[in-house]
Amino acid sequence: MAVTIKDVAKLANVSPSTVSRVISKSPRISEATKKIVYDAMDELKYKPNAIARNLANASTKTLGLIIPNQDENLFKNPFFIQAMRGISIYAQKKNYKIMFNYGASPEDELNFVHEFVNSKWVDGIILLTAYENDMCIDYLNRESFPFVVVGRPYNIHDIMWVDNDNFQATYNLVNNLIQRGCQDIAFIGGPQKYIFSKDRLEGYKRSLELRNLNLRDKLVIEAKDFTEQDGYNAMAQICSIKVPHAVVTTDDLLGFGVLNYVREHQLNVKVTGFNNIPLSEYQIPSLTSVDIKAEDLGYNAAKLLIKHLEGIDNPVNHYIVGTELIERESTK
Amino acid sequence: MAVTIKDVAKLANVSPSTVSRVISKSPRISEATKKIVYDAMDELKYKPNAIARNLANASTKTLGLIIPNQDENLFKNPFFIQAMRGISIYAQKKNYKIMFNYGASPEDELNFVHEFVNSKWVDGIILLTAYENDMCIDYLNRESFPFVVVGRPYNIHDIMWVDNDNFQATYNLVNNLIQRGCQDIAFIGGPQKYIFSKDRLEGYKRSLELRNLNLRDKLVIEAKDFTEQDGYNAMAQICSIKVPHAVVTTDDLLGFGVLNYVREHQLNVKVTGFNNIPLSEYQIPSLTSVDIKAEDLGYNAAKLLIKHLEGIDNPVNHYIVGTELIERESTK
DNA sequence: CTGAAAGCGCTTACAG
DNA sequence: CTGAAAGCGCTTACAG
Repeated sequence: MAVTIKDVAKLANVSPSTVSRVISKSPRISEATKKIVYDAMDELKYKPNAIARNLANASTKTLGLIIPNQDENLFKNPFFIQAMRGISIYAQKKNYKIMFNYGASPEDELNFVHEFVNSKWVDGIILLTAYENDMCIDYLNRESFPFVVVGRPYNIHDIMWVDNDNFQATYNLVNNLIQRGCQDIAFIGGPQKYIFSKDRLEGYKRSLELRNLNLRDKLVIEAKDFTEQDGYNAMAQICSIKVPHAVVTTDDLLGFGVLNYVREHQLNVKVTGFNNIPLSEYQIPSLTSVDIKAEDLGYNAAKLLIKHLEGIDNPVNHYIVGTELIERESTK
Repeated sequence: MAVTIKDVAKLANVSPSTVSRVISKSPRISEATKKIVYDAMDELKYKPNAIARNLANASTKTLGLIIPNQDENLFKNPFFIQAMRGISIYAQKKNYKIMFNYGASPEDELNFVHEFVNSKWVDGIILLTAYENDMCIDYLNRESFPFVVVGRPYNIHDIMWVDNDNFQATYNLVNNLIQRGCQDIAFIGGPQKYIFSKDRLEGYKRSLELRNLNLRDKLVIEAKDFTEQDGYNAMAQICSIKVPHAVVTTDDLLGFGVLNYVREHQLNVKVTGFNNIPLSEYQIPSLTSVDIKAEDLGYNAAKLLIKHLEGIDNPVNHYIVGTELIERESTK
């Protein structure tokens, strides 16, 4: 049988209450008893039972993590594991634990959220994606259960979130290309149901507008999916109208497809990706990309949530993580 | 205040004991009361408090996962996230939860194991690597705490583990190369402190021996690290003695280095990697590699451990996951 | 500064 | 088949 607070109390000749107070570092305990209790704990190799504490405290010091299951992309794009590491690092600092679940579908994800909340397993939840009309967000809001979203959600009222400034990222990127002499700059974005798709497109548009460059709708394409094939097809479509000086994509896989097209047709076009996945470095030519600092996103998501749980509420309920442009051969 | 078992009991006009028995599907409960209780639960939207159950049951139905923190490799090699997914899938089936922690160092990992065990947070632990003289394994063994290791540990006595058959993987691979006419086959392995390094080397040697092909020690190199640079250097060293027909490496990154050398020097050499990371497909030429089925490894690790926890002990305490040779251009 | 007692929300051996 | 009671290992308001 494991040693409990009672055993320690007996050995130290104090009450269990006192032992408990020593453990939780209650201030009003004399140094003398403190020492006696610590000695007894050492002697018995006493370790508090976390589960019992949880029950008495109505808190688990545990965060729940929902990982959307996106098949292949999950493996090629280290976003999730990087974010998890960031989350883990901050959580460890604050002595929080992390539980996770893969959701095979949005319905699945909702189920896990329900379970986390209902069973009282976790004190707060981290969502690693935000959908349009996100059921998890709706539910958590209704229950007033603490949570944070990685990726700016649609309705940000009273929701904690962390994200990059996607608008600024493409805005700066396009400015950069213009300064290097590009005039016709095409754009291959992702589905507009993702808010980051919209933001990235806006950044692109704004940069062109401010510089009085023509925005040609024909050179702006919304890919159905973030795949090489879609990137390739989009580039073919663009080139059928006009071969641009540069093409900005909002995902590395799209960028890979564009590179394939460029290589096959021996074109001279600058290409950029987004996310800076490890594969980018290995393309021929290596692909210039925007690093979104996934680990920082995770770290700050955990920070925002834990501070909230500890009652230290930030003046702002979100955090913006800067991106970094990684320039490689594809924009040389 | 959340609704508890008492509220349900009151509404259903039974005792809390009865409600509890309904929840845990105790067999000796009449259908009639069962229905009344279920109705009451529905009406009150009652959800069992997992923490209270844990305490009363002295079990959490939770698995602890230790993820070694291997920096860059963690992102380029999706092994861990794939294994985690496999673990998660099986665990979900059996209604187990998963907690994880990154360890920044072996010491760190040991601390997390201590914490998992002492605090009674988890019922069992999954180790995602095995070191020589592994402190975690020693400790868990001493404490007789249930655990499973992904990767065959050194002292397999009474330890549960899952792994590939690394011997067979290289054995078959080398046979394959021989049958395709390769005579001089070089080998670039990893540090011998990893048991899989030894096994892979043995498989290579055995294949050559059985076919009466000379084993030239000069063509066998132990890389210090699994990096491209080490692969490149090893290949340079090999070629200074003799340009082989093929070179077998035990890690894709080593293979990438070899490919770089081969490309630069315009050699005609077949090259193979190991692990089949996504980058392999994108090499020029694409790299033939051994897929180790990381998701299966995770799945079966969870299975072995959970079966053990549920008292269904397997006749064997380990499980071998088959590998798959993914042939690509580099061995054409 | 410290203790006795009640409580957190479940489970289960015992008794009927 | 069901209930009363004790227990899981902590915490904390109350009293001193």
